[in-house]
Amino acid sequence: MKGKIFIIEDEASIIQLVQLNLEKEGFVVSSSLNGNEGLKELKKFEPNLLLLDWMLPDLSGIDVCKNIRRDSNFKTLPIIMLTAKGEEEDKIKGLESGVDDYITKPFSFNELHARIKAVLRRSDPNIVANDLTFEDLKLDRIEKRVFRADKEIQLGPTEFRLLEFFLTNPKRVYSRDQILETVWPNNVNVESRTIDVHIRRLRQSINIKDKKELIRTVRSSGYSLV
Amino acid sequence: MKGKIFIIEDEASIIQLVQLNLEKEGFVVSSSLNGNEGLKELKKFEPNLLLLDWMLPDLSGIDVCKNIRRDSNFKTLPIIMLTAKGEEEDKIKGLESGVDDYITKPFSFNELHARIKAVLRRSDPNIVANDLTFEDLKLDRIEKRVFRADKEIQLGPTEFRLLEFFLTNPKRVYSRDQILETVWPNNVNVESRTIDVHIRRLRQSINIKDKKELIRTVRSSGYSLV
DNA sequence: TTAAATTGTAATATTTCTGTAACAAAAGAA
DNA sequence: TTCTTTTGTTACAGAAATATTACAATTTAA
Repeated sequence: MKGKIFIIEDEASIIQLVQLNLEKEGFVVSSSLNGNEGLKELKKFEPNLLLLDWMLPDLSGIDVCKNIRRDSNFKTLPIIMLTAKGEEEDKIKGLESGVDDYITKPFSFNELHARIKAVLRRSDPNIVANDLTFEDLKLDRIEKRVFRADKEIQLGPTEFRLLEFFLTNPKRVYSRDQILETVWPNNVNVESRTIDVHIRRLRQSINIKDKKELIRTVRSSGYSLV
Repeated sequence: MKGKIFIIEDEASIIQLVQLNLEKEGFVVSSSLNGNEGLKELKKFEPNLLLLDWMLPDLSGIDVCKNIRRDSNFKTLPIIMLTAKGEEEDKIKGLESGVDDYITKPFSFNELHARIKAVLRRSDPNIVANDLTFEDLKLDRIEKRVFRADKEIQLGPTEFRLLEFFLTNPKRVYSRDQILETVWPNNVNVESRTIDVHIRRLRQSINIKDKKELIRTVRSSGYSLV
Protein backbone atom coordinates (compact mmCIF):
# COMPACT_ATOMS: atom_id res chain seq x y z
CA MET A 1 0.00 0.00 0.00
CA LYS A 2 1.53 3.23 -1.15
CA GLY A 3 -1.04 5.71 0.05
CA LYS A 4 -3.53 8.07 -1.46
CA ILE A 5 -2.72 11.31 -3.22
CA PHE A 6 -5.13 14.07 -4.12
CA ILE A 7 -4.44 16.63 -6.83
CA ILE A 8 -5.99 20.07 -7.16
CA GLU A 9 -4.80 21.55 -10.42
CA ASP A 10 -6.67 23.33 -13.19
CA GLU A 11 -4.65 22.09 -16.12
CA ALA A 12 -6.18 18.79 -17.07
CA SER A 13 -3.10 17.74 -19.00
CA ILE A 14 -0.92 17.99 -15.91
CA ILE A 15 -3.40 16.04 -13.85
CA GLN A 16 -3.51 13.35 -16.45
CA LEU A 17 0.23 13.04 -16.66
CA VAL A 18 0.83 13.05 -12.94
CA GLN A 19 -2.10 10.82 -12.10
CA LEU A 20 -1.10 8.21 -14.61
CA ASN A 21 2.45 8.05 -13.38
CA LEU A 22 1.53 8.03 -9.73
CA GLU A 23 -0.91 5.23 -10.25
CA LYS A 24 1.77 3.31 -12.04
CA GLU A 25 3.83 3.73 -8.86
CA GLY A 26 1.04 2.21 -6.85
CA PHE A 27 -0.58 5.29 -5.38
CA VAL A 28 -4.32 5.72 -5.33
CA VAL A 29 -5.03 9.06 -6.93
CA SER A 30 -8.02 11.35 -7.15
CA SER A 31 -8.21 14.91 -8.39
CA SER A 32 -10.20 18.04 -8.91
CA LEU A 33 -9.92 20.95 -11.32
CA ASN A 34 -10.81 23.71 -8.88
CA GLY A 35 -10.45 24.74 -5.29
CA ASN A 36 -13.93 24.66 -3.86
CA GLU A 37 -14.94 21.30 -5.20
CA GLY A 38 -11.48 20.01 -4.58
CA LEU A 39 -11.74 20.80 -0.89
CA LYS A 40 -14.95 18.88 -0.59
CA GLU A 41 -13.75 15.85 -2.49
CA LEU A 42 -10.45 15.86 -0.74
CA LYS A 43 -12.09 15.58 2.64
CA LYS A 44 -14.05 12.64 1.46
CA PHE A 45 -11.04 11.01 -0.16
CA GLU A 46 -8.81 11.42 2.89
CA PRO A 47 -5.50 11.40 1.07
CA ASN A 48 -2.09 10.97 2.61
CA LEU A 49 -0.76 13.86 0.56
CA LEU A 50 -2.04 16.77 -1.51
CA LEU A 51 -0.56 18.21 -4.68
CA LEU A 52 -1.90 21.73 -4.87
CA ASP A 53 -1.67 24.17 -7.72
CA TRP A 54 -0.77 27.69 -6.77
CA MET A 55 -3.10 29.40 -9.22
CA LEU A 56 -6.62 28.10 -9.38
CA PRO A 57 -9.67 29.48 -11.15
CA ASP A 58 -11.64 30.13 -7.97
CA LEU A 59 -9.54 30.02 -4.82
CA SER A 60 -5.83 30.61 -4.55
CA GLY A 61 -3.70 27.72 -3.46
CA ILE A 62 -3.03 29.53 -0.22
CA ASP A 63 -6.72 29.81 0.54
CA VAL A 64 -7.16 26.10 0.00
CA CYS A 65 -4.19 25.48 2.18
CA LYS A 66 -5.50 27.61 5.00
CA ASN A 67 -8.87 25.98 4.84
CA ILE A 68 -7.26 22.59 5.16
CA ARG A 69 -5.13 23.60 8.09
CA ARG A 70 -8.19 24.84 9.91
CA ASP A 71 -9.86 21.43 9.65
CA SER A 72 -8.72 19.36 12.57
CA ASN A 73 -8.83 16.19 10.51
CA PHE A 74 -6.38 17.56 7.99
CA LYS A 75 -4.17 19.80 10.07
CA THR A 76 -1.22 17.61 9.35
CA LEU A 77 -2.00 16.61 5.76
CA PRO A 78 1.24 17.03 3.81
CA ILE A 79 0.94 19.47 0.94
CA ILE A 80 3.21 19.98 -2.02
CA MET A 81 2.56 23.17 -3.91
CA LEU A 82 2.90 23.36 -7.67
CA THR A 83 4.03 26.80 -8.80
CA ALA A 84 4.67 28.21 -12.25
CA LYS A 85 8.07 29.61 -13.16
CA GLY A 86 8.56 33.15 -12.06
CA GLU A 87 6.44 32.78 -8.99
CA GLU A 88 9.52 31.94 -7.00
CA GLU A 89 8.97 34.76 -4.59
CA ASP A 90 5.68 33.34 -3.62
CA LYS A 91 7.35 30.19 -2.56
CA ILE A 92 8.30 31.67 0.70
CA LYS A 93 4.72 32.68 1.31
CA GLY A 94 3.70 29.17 0.42
CA LEU A 95 5.93 27.58 2.94
CA GLU A 96 4.83 30.01 5.56
CA SER A 97 1.22 29.14 4.99
CA GLY A 98 1.84 25.58 5.96
CA VAL A 99 3.04 23.93 2.79
CA ASP A 100 5.54 21.14 3.18
CA ASP A 101 7.35 21.52 -0.12
CA TYR A 102 6.93 23.06 -3.52
CA ILE A 103 7.98 22.28 -7.05
CA THR A 104 8.22 24.59 -10.04
CA LYS A 105 6.46 23.86 -13.28
CA PRO A 106 7.49 22.44 -15.61
CA PHE A 107 8.84 19.57 -13.60
CA SER A 108 9.89 16.05 -14.42
CA PHE A 109 7.88 13.26 -12.93
CA ASN A 110 11.00 11.89 -11.32
CA GLU A 111 11.55 15.12 -9.49
CA LEU A 112 7.99 15.16 -8.28
CA HIS A 113 8.19 11.55 -7.25
CA ALA A 114 11.31 12.19 -5.23
CA ARG A 115 9.69 15.07 -3.39
CA ILE A 116 6.55 13.11 -2.70
CA LYS A 117 8.58 10.32 -1.21
CA ALA A 118 10.59 12.76 0.85
CA VAL A 119 7.52 14.46 2.25
CA LEU A 120 5.71 11.22 2.93
CA ARG A 121 8.74 9.75 4.57
CA ARG A 122 8.62 12.55 7.07
CA SER A 123 4.90 12.47 7.71
CA ASP A 124 3.98 8.85 7.45
CA PRO A 125 6.97 6.63 7.07
CA ASN A 126 5.06 3.40 6.68
CA ILE A 127 3.57 4.52 3.39
CA VAL A 128 6.76 5.02 1.54
CA ALA A 129 9.22 2.94 3.35
CA ASN A 130 10.17 -0.49 2.36
CA ASP A 131 10.54 -1.03 6.04
CA LEU A 132 7.50 -1.56 8.13
CA THR A 133 8.05 -1.11 11.80
CA PHE A 134 6.07 -1.38 14.95
CA GLU A 135 7.63 -1.08 18.34
CA ASP A 136 10.70 -3.29 18.26
CA LEU A 137 9.53 -5.18 15.22
CA LYS A 138 10.95 -4.42 11.80
CA LEU A 139 10.11 -5.92 8.44
CA ASP A 140 12.15 -5.17 5.35
CA ARG A 141 10.10 -5.70 2.25
CA ILE A 142 13.01 -5.48 -0.14
CA GLU A 143 15.33 -7.88 1.55
CA LYS A 144 12.49 -9.91 2.99
CA ARG A 145 13.87 -9.90 6.47
CA VAL A 146 12.26 -9.52 9.84
CA PHE A 147 13.81 -8.33 13.07
CA ARG A 148 12.61 -8.29 16.62
CA ALA A 149 14.68 -6.15 18.94
CA ASP A 150 17.45 -6.08 16.32
CA LYS A 151 17.65 -9.82 16.21
CA GLU A 152 16.80 -11.39 12.88
CA ILE A 153 13.91 -13.78 12.80
CA GLN A 154 13.29 -16.50 10.24
CA LEU A 155 9.76 -16.69 8.91
CA GLY A 156 8.14 -18.88 6.32
CA PRO A 157 6.58 -17.11 3.34
CA THR A 158 3.07 -17.22 4.71
CA GLU A 159 4.08 -15.96 8.12
CA PHE A 160 6.01 -13.19 6.40
CA ARG A 161 2.97 -12.04 4.45
CA LEU A 162 0.84 -12.35 7.51
CA LEU A 163 3.11 -10.15 9.54
CA GLU A 164 3.46 -7.73 6.65
CA PHE A 165 -0.30 -7.46 6.57
CA PHE A 166 -0.61 -6.78 10.26
CA LEU A 167 2.13 -4.19 10.07
CA THR A 168 0.33 -2.13 7.47
CA ASN A 169 -2.32 -1.43 10.08
CA PRO A 170 -1.07 -2.21 13.51
CA LYS A 171 -3.61 -2.33 16.30
CA ARG A 172 -6.46 -2.84 13.91
CA VAL A 173 -8.41 -6.03 14.43
CA TYR A 174 -8.85 -8.18 11.36
CA SER A 175 -11.31 -10.99 10.97
CA ARG A 176 -10.16 -14.31 9.66
CA ASP A 177 -11.99 -13.58 6.42
CA GLN A 178 -10.21 -10.31 5.95
CA ILE A 179 -6.91 -11.96 6.62
CA LEU A 180 -7.67 -14.72 4.16
CA GLU A 181 -8.67 -12.30 1.47
CA THR A 182 -5.55 -10.23 1.75
CA VAL A 183 -2.82 -12.57 2.79
CA TRP A 184 -3.70 -15.58 0.71
CA PRO A 185 -3.65 -15.50 -3.07
CA ASN A 186 -7.11 -15.01 -4.49
CA ASN A 187 -9.30 -17.95 -5.31
CA VAL A 188 -7.49 -20.20 -2.92
CA ASN A 189 -9.76 -22.03 -0.59
CA VAL A 190 -8.33 -22.57 2.80
CA GLU A 191 -10.12 -23.43 5.96
CA SER A 192 -10.46 -20.36 8.11
CA ARG A 193 -9.13 -22.33 11.07
CA THR A 194 -5.89 -22.63 9.18
CA ILE A 195 -5.21 -19.06 10.09
CA ASP A 196 -5.04 -19.98 13.74
CA VAL A 197 -2.22 -22.29 12.97
CA HIS A 198 -0.29 -19.68 11.07
CA ILE A 199 -0.92 -17.17 13.82
CA ARG A 200 0.51 -19.69 16.18
CA ARG A 201 3.57 -20.16 14.01
CA LEU A 202 4.04 -16.44 13.67
CA ARG A 203 3.69 -15.97 17.40
CA GLN A 204 6.23 -18.64 18.09
CA SER A 205 8.69 -16.97 15.77
CA ILE A 206 8.37 -13.37 16.82
CA ASN A 207 7.96 -13.86 20.53
CA ILE A 208 10.95 -13.38 22.71
CA LYS A 209 10.90 -14.48 26.25
CA ASP A 210 10.36 -11.69 28.75
CA LYS A 211 8.88 -9.57 26.00
CA LYS A 212 5.18 -9.08 25.67
CA GLU A 213 3.00 -10.99 23.27
CA LEU A 214 2.61 -8.99 20.06
CA ILE A 215 -0.46 -10.60 18.58
CA ARG A 216 -3.74 -10.09 20.32
CA THR A 217 -6.61 -12.52 19.97
CA VAL A 218 -9.98 -10.84 19.94
CA ARG A 219 -12.50 -13.53 20.54
CA SER A 220 -15.19 -13.72 17.87
CA SER A 221 -13.49 -10.98 15.89
CA GLY A 222 -10.02 -11.94 14.87
CA TYR A 223 -6.46 -10.86 15.57
CA SER A 224 -4.42 -7.71 15.75
CA LEU A 225 -0.94 -6.45 16.45
CA VAL A 226 -0.51 -4.63 19.72
CA MET B 1 -17.26 13.03 5.92
CA LYS B 2 -19.89 10.43 5.28
CA GLY B 3 -19.61 9.39 1.65
CA LYS B 4 -21.88 9.21 -1.38
CA ILE B 5 -24.97 7.07 -1.73
CA PHE B 6 -26.90 6.35 -4.89
CA ILE B 7 -30.50 5.16 -4.90
CA ILE B 8 -32.31 3.26 -7.65
CA GLU B 9 -35.96 2.96 -6.67
CA ASP B 10 -39.13 3.56 -8.62
CA GLU B 11 -41.29 4.91 -5.84
CA ALA B 12 -40.53 8.60 -5.71
CA SER B 13 -41.91 8.88 -2.20
CA ILE B 14 -39.39 6.43 -0.86
CA ILE B 15 -36.55 8.16 -2.60
CA GLN B 16 -37.63 11.45 -1.17
CA LEU B 17 -37.89 10.13 2.34
CA VAL B 18 -34.62 8.28 2.29
CA GLN B 19 -32.70 10.95 0.45
CA LEU B 20 -33.81 13.67 2.83
CA ASN B 21 -32.84 11.69 5.89
CA LEU B 22 -29.53 10.53 4.49
CA GLU B 23 -28.60 14.07 3.57
CA LYS B 24 -29.45 15.15 7.07
CA GLU B 25 -26.95 12.55 8.20
CA GLY B 26 -24.30 14.11 6.04
CA PHE B 27 -24.30 11.77 3.05
CA VAL B 28 -24.22 13.08 -0.48
CA VAL B 29 -27.14 11.44 -2.25
CA SER B 30 -28.22 11.04 -5.86
CA SER B 31 -30.95 8.86 -7.30
CA SER B 32 -32.73 7.46 -10.30
CA LEU B 33 -36.22 6.07 -10.87
CA ASN B 34 -35.26 3.24 -13.18
CA GLY B 35 -32.55 0.75 -13.86
CA ASN B 36 -31.05 1.72 -17.18
CA GLU B 37 -30.69 5.40 -16.49
CA GLY B 38 -29.71 4.61 -12.95
CA LEU B 39 -26.79 2.54 -14.10
CA LYS B 40 -25.47 5.35 -16.26
CA GLU B 41 -25.85 8.00 -13.61
CA LEU B 42 -24.43 5.80 -10.94
CA LYS B 43 -21.22 5.32 -12.86
CA LYS B 44 -20.86 9.05 -13.23
CA PHE B 45 -21.69 9.65 -9.59
CA GLU B 46 -19.29 7.05 -8.22
CA PRO B 47 -21.05 6.37 -4.96
CA ASN B 48 -19.68 4.55 -1.95
CA LEU B 49 -22.88 2.57 -1.65
CA LEU B 50 -25.98 1.73 -3.66
CA LEU B 51 -29.53 1.30 -2.42
CA LEU B 52 -31.24 -0.82 -5.02
CA ASP B 53 -34.90 -1.65 -5.37
CA TRP B 54 -35.72 -5.22 -6.15
CA MET B 55 -38.56 -4.50 -8.56
CA LEU B 56 -37.92 -1.85 -11.14
CA PRO B 57 -39.99 -0.85 -14.18
CA ASP B 58 -37.36 -1.83 -16.73
CA LEU B 59 -34.62 -4.03 -15.29
CA SER B 60 -34.85 -6.24 -12.27
CA GLY B 61 -32.65 -5.39 -9.35
CA ILE B 62 -30.63 -8.49 -10.01
CA ASP B 63 -29.90 -7.41 -13.55
CA VAL B 64 -28.68 -4.07 -12.32
CA CYS B 65 -26.61 -5.82 -9.76
CA LYS B 66 -25.02 -8.15 -12.27
CA ASN B 67 -24.26 -5.30 -14.61
CA ILE B 68 -22.49 -3.48 -11.81
CA ARG B 69 -20.47 -6.48 -10.80
CA ARG B 70 -19.26 -6.89 -14.35
CA ASP B 71 -17.83 -3.38 -14.38
CA SER B 72 -14.36 -3.51 -12.95
CA ASN B 73 -14.73 -0.07 -11.42
CA PHE B 74 -17.73 -1.15 -9.42
CA LYS B 75 -17.01 -4.76 -8.68
CA THR B 76 -16.80 -4.02 -5.01
CA LEU B 77 -19.47 -1.34 -4.71
CA PRO B 78 -21.54 -2.24 -1.68
CA ILE B 79 -25.19 -2.80 -2.50
CA ILE B 80 -28.18 -2.92 -0.20
CA MET B 81 -31.28 -4.36 -1.77
CA LEU B 82 -34.73 -3.03 -0.96
CA THR B 83 -37.36 -5.77 -1.16
CA ALA B 84 -41.09 -5.66 -0.61
CA LYS B 85 -42.65 -7.83 2.02
CA GLY B 86 -43.34 -11.32 0.83
CA GLU B 87 -40.32 -11.43 -1.40
CA GLU B 88 -38.36 -12.99 1.40
CA GLU B 89 -37.48 -16.02 -0.65
CA ASP B 90 -35.81 -13.85 -3.15
CA LYS B 91 -33.51 -12.57 -0.51
CA ILE B 92 -31.33 -15.56 -0.80
CA LYS B 93 -31.08 -15.06 -4.52
CA GLY B 94 -30.24 -11.45 -3.88
CA LEU B 95 -27.42 -12.24 -1.58
CA GLU B 96 -26.12 -14.82 -3.97
CA SER B 97 -26.04 -12.33 -6.81
CA GLY B 98 -23.58 -10.19 -4.94
CA VAL B 99 -25.71 -8.05 -2.71
CA ASP B 100 -24.21 -7.09 0.62
CA ASP B 101 -27.40 -6.78 2.60
CA TYR B 102 -31.11 -6.39 2.14
CA ILE B 103 -33.95 -4.68 3.94
CA THR B 104 -37.67 -5.33 3.69
CA LYS B 105 -40.15 -2.57 2.94
CA PRO B 106 -41.60 -0.90 4.80
CA PHE B 107 -38.54 -0.12 6.89
CA SER B 108 -37.74 2.54 9.41
CA PHE B 109 -35.06 4.99 8.52
CA ASN B 110 -33.15 4.00 11.61
CA GLU B 111 -33.01 0.44 10.48
CA LEU B 112 -31.79 1.46 7.06
CA HIS B 113 -29.25 3.78 8.54
CA ALA B 114 -27.89 1.06 10.76
CA ARG B 115 -27.49 -1.29 7.84
CA ILE B 116 -25.82 1.33 5.71
CA LYS B 117 -23.32 2.02 8.42
CA ALA B 118 -22.69 -1.65 8.94
CA VAL B 119 -22.07 -2.29 5.26
CA LEU B 120 -19.90 0.80 4.86
CA ARG B 121 -17.92 -0.11 7.90
CA ARG B 122 -16.99 -3.35 6.28
CA SER B 123 -16.20 -1.94 2.86
CA ASP B 124 -14.75 1.44 3.60
CA PRO B 125 -14.13 1.98 7.28
CA ASN B 126 -12.86 5.52 6.90
CA ILE B 127 -16.28 6.74 5.86
CA VAL B 128 -17.99 5.75 9.06
CA ALA B 129 -17.11 6.98 12.50
CA ASN B 130 -15.44 4.24 14.44
CA ASP B 131 -15.23 5.64 17.89
CA LEU B 132 -18.32 5.78 20.02
CA THR B 133 -18.08 7.83 23.16
CA PHE B 134 -20.32 8.81 25.97
CA GLU B 135 -19.09 10.73 28.95
CA ASP B 136 -15.92 8.97 30.07
CA LEU B 137 -16.73 5.85 28.13
CA LYS B 138 -15.04 5.14 24.82
CA LEU B 139 -15.48 2.23 22.43
CA ASP B 140 -13.11 1.73 19.50
CA ARG B 141 -14.68 -0.40 16.83
CA ILE B 142 -11.51 -0.81 14.82
CA GLU B 143 -9.33 -1.98 17.62
CA LYS B 144 -12.22 -3.52 19.51
CA ARG B 145 -11.35 -1.87 22.75
CA VAL B 146 -13.33 -0.19 25.46
CA PHE B 147 -12.15 2.42 27.92
CA ARG B 148 -13.68 3.94 30.98
CA ALA B 149 -11.92 7.05 32.21
CA ASP B 150 -8.94 6.13 30.02
CA LYS B 151 -8.57 2.77 31.63
CA GLU B 152 -9.03 -0.20 29.34
CA ILE B 153 -11.83 -2.59 30.13
CA GLN B 154 -12.09 -6.18 28.99
CA LEU B 155 -15.46 -7.25 27.66
CA GLY B 156 -16.73 -10.49 26.22
CA PRO B 157 -18.13 -10.39 22.70
CA THR B 158 -21.74 -10.09 23.76
CA GLU B 159 -21.06 -7.37 26.30
CA PHE B 160 -19.08 -5.54 23.65
CA ARG B 161 -21.96 -5.62 21.19
CA LEU B 162 -24.36 -4.67 23.93
CA LEU B 163 -22.37 -1.63 24.89
CA GLU B 164 -21.86 -0.75 21.24
CA PHE B 165 -25.59 -0.83 20.83
CA PHE B 166 -26.26 1.42 23.79
CA LEU B 167 -23.62 3.84 22.64
CA THR B 168 -25.25 4.36 19.27
CA ASN B 169 -28.14 5.97 21.12
CA PRO B 170 -27.18 6.90 24.62
CA LYS B 171 -29.94 7.86 26.97
CA ARG B 172 -32.54 6.11 24.89
CA VAL B 173 -34.38 3.35 26.65
CA TYR B 174 -34.47 0.02 24.86
CA SER B 175 -36.82 -2.82 25.60
CA ARG B 176 -35.46 -6.30 26.01
CA ASP B 177 -36.99 -7.22 22.67
CA GLN B 178 -35.27 -4.39 20.90
CA ILE B 179 -32.01 -5.33 22.47
CA LEU B 180 -32.45 -8.93 21.47
CA GLU B 181 -33.23 -8.06 17.89
CA THR B 182 -30.23 -5.88 17.42
CA VAL B 183 -27.53 -7.29 19.59
CA TRP B 184 -28.14 -10.97 19.04
CA PRO B 185 -27.69 -12.61 15.68
CA ASN B 186 -30.97 -13.13 13.89
CA ASN B 187 -32.90 -16.31 14.32
CA VAL B 188 -31.39 -17.03 17.70
CA ASN B 189 -33.85 -17.74 20.43
CA VAL B 190 -32.79 -16.62 23.82
CA GLU B 191 -34.80 -16.09 26.93
CA SER B 192 -35.42 -12.40 27.43
CA ARG B 193 -34.22 -12.67 31.00
CA THR B 194 -30.83 -13.59 29.63
CA ILE B 195 -30.38 -9.95 28.85
CA ASP B 196 -30.55 -9.12 32.53
CA VAL B 197 -27.57 -11.31 33.08
CA HIS B 198 -25.57 -9.69 30.34
CA ILE B 199 -26.55 -6.28 31.62
CA ARG B 200 -25.26 -7.35 34.96
CA ARG B 201 -22.00 -8.51 33.43
CA LEU B 202 -21.63 -5.31 31.48
CA ARG B 203 -22.33 -3.26 34.56
CA GLN B 204 -19.77 -5.13 36.53
CA SER B 205 -17.17 -4.51 33.88
CA ILE B 206 -17.70 -0.85 33.17
CA ASN B 207 -18.39 0.34 36.67
CA ILE B 208 -15.60 1.97 38.55
CA LYS B 209 -15.87 2.58 42.21
CA ASP B 210 -16.72 6.14 43.15
CA LYS B 211 -18.07 6.66 39.66
CA LYS B 212 -21.74 6.67 38.94
CA GLU B 213 -23.67 3.76 37.53
CA LEU B 214 -23.88 4.07 33.75
CA ILE B 215 -26.73 1.75 32.96
CA ARG B 216 -30.17 2.69 34.12
CA THR B 217 -32.95 0.20 34.66
CA VAL B 218 -36.34 1.44 33.60
CA ARG B 219 -38.79 -0.80 35.28
CA SER B 220 -41.11 -2.59 32.89
CA SER B 221 -39.47 -0.85 29.91
CA GLY B 222 -35.87 -1.84 29.63
CA TYR B 223 -32.44 -0.31 30.00
CA SER B 224 -30.52 2.74 28.89
CA LEU B 225 -27.19 4.46 29.17
CA VAL B 226 -27.15 7.60 31.27
C1' DT C 1 17.05 -37.47 -6.09
C1' DT C 2 17.07 -36.69 -1.45
C1' DA C 3 16.52 -33.88 2.41
C1' DA C 4 14.54 -30.00 4.41
C1' DA C 5 11.10 -26.71 4.76
C1' DT C 6 6.47 -25.34 4.28
C1' DT C 7 1.46 -25.90 4.17
C1' DG C 8 -3.20 -27.18 5.18
C1' DT C 9 -6.12 -30.02 7.91
C1' DA C 10 -7.90 -32.83 11.36
C1' DA C 11 -7.93 -34.28 16.00
C1' DT C 12 -7.44 -32.96 20.71
C1' DA C 13 -6.83 -29.89 24.54
C1' DT C 14 -7.79 -25.73 26.68
C1' DT C 15 -9.92 -21.53 27.51
C1' DT C 16 -13.62 -18.46 27.56
C1' DC C 17 -18.26 -17.41 26.99
C1' DT C 18 -23.38 -18.15 27.21
C1' DG C 19 -27.83 -19.16 28.55
C1' DT C 20 -30.71 -20.79 32.11
C1' DA C 21 -32.51 -21.90 36.39
C1' DA C 22 -33.05 -20.91 41.09
C1' DC C 23 -33.28 -17.82 44.64
C1' DA C 24 -32.87 -12.98 46.58
C1' DA C 25 -34.04 -8.34 46.54
C1' DA C 26 -36.60 -4.42 45.19
C1' DA C 27 -40.54 -1.92 43.52
C1' DG C 28 -45.46 -1.44 42.87
C1' DA C 29 -50.16 -2.57 43.75
C1' DA C 30 -53.89 -3.58 46.73
C1' DT D 1 -48.81 -4.54 55.63
C1' DT D 2 -48.98 -8.42 52.26
C1' DC D 3 -49.04 -9.98 47.72
C1' DT D 4 -47.44 -9.68 43.00
C1' DT D 5 -44.42 -8.43 39.52
C1' DT D 6 -40.09 -7.22 37.97
C1' DT D 7 -35.26 -7.08 38.33
C1' DG D 8 -30.68 -8.48 40.56
C1' DT D 9 -27.41 -12.02 41.57
C1' DT D 10 -25.16 -16.31 41.52
C1' DA D 11 -23.55 -20.70 40.11
C1' DC D 12 -22.99 -23.95 36.76
C1' DA D 13 -23.13 -27.07 32.74
C1' DG D 14 -22.82 -27.11 28.06
C1' DA D 15 -21.41 -24.60 23.97
C1' DA D 16 -18.36 -22.16 21.27
C1' DA D 17 -14.01 -20.27 20.09
C1' DT D 18 -9.24 -20.65 20.16
C1' DA D 19 -4.67 -23.07 21.07
C1' DT D 20 -1.82 -26.73 20.28
C1' DT D 21 -0.06 -30.76 18.26
C1' DA D 22 0.89 -34.13 14.96
C1' DC D 23 0.94 -35.57 10.37
C1' DA D 24 0.63 -36.24 5.38
C1' DA D 25 1.11 -33.80 1.16
C1' DT D 26 3.50 -30.60 -1.36
C1' DT D 27 7.06 -27.44 -2.53
C1' DT D 28 11.70 -25.88 -2.40
C1' DA D 29 16.52 -26.28 -1.86
C1' DA D 30 20.64 -28.88 -1.94
